[in-house]
Amino acid sequence: MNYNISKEKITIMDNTQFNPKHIFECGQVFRYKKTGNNYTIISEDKKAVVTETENGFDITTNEISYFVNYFDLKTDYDKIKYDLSKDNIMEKACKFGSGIRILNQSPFETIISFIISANNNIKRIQGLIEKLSTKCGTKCDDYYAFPTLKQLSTLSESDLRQLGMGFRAKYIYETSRLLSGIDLEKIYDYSTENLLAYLKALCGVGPKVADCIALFAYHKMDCFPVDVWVEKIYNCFFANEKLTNRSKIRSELIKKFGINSGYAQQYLFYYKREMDKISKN
DNA sequence: TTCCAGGTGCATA
DNA sequence: TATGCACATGGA
Repeated sequence: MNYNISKEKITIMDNTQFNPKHIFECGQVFRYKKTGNNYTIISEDKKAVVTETENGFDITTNEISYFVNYFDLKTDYDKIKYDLSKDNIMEKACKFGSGIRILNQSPFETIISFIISANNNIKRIQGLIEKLSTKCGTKCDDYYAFPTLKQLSTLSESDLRQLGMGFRAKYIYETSRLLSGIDLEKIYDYSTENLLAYLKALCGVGPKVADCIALFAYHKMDCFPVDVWVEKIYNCFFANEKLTNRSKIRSELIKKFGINSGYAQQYLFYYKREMDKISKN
C-alpha cells in the first residue's frame, strides 16, 4: 500500500485498502471514537487520530512505528481481496468493506477486552472498557491508557463487579492472576494450535474469545471466530444443511477459506451486520 | 415484560 | 464428547 511517513504523521495515499470506518466499525476493536469524519483510536497508552484528506487519510500520532505495525500497513490487502473474491458472497463482502485491515493489537488489552465481550453488546463493551481504563489506567493528556496487568491486578473481583462487569468480573480477576509473570510477547512464535490451547487455559476464554485474541492480537489468519453473527452468516450464505454447532461451522469455514480465514471472517462480519442495520431502517 | 448481546464454565449423562 | 443451564447488565 502507498504511504509516507514523517515525524508526526503517516500519510496514506490510497482509499481502496484503507478506510477508518471499515477498520474500526468491523468489530475487531473497541477503543475508538468517531468525531465527524475523524476517528481517534487509543491502543495501550498510545493515541492516533485518523483524518480524511484529498487523496486518502492522515494518521497523526507521536508513535509512528507503533501505528505502522498496528494498522498492518505493510500488507497488500488488494491481493487478499482478489483471492477471496473467487467466492461470490466474499466478492460482495470485500467490495462492501474494501478498506478493512486486520489490526495488530496489544495481546493483554485484547485478552481483557474480549473476555468482556462475552454475551455482551458492542456499545456496552465499549462503555465497560472505558470505565475500566478510567478506573485504573494511567492518565495521559486527555485520555486514560488501557490498564497494565499491574494496574488491573490492584482491583478486586468486587471492584470489577461495581464497574458493571457482571459475571465477567470473576473471569477478569482470575485471568489477571494467571497472567502474573507471563510475557505475552513470547508466545507470538507459537503455532496457532498451541496458542489457542494456551489462551483457552485463561479464565473466561473459550473457543470464540481465543480465536479473536489469536486473530486480532497475534495475527493468526487460520482462525475463524464463530459467534451469533457468523452462525447467521454461515447458515444464510454457505450452509448445505443448517448447522448450530459452532465448532463444526468453524471447521467448515476454515476448510473453505484456509490461510485467509481471518480476513474472510472480518469482511463477512462487517457485511452482514451493516446489511442488517440497513434493512432495519 | 421479555429478549438479546462478538460466550464461558460447570454439571450431567 | 455432547448437551443444557446459570451467569450480570442495560437497551430495544
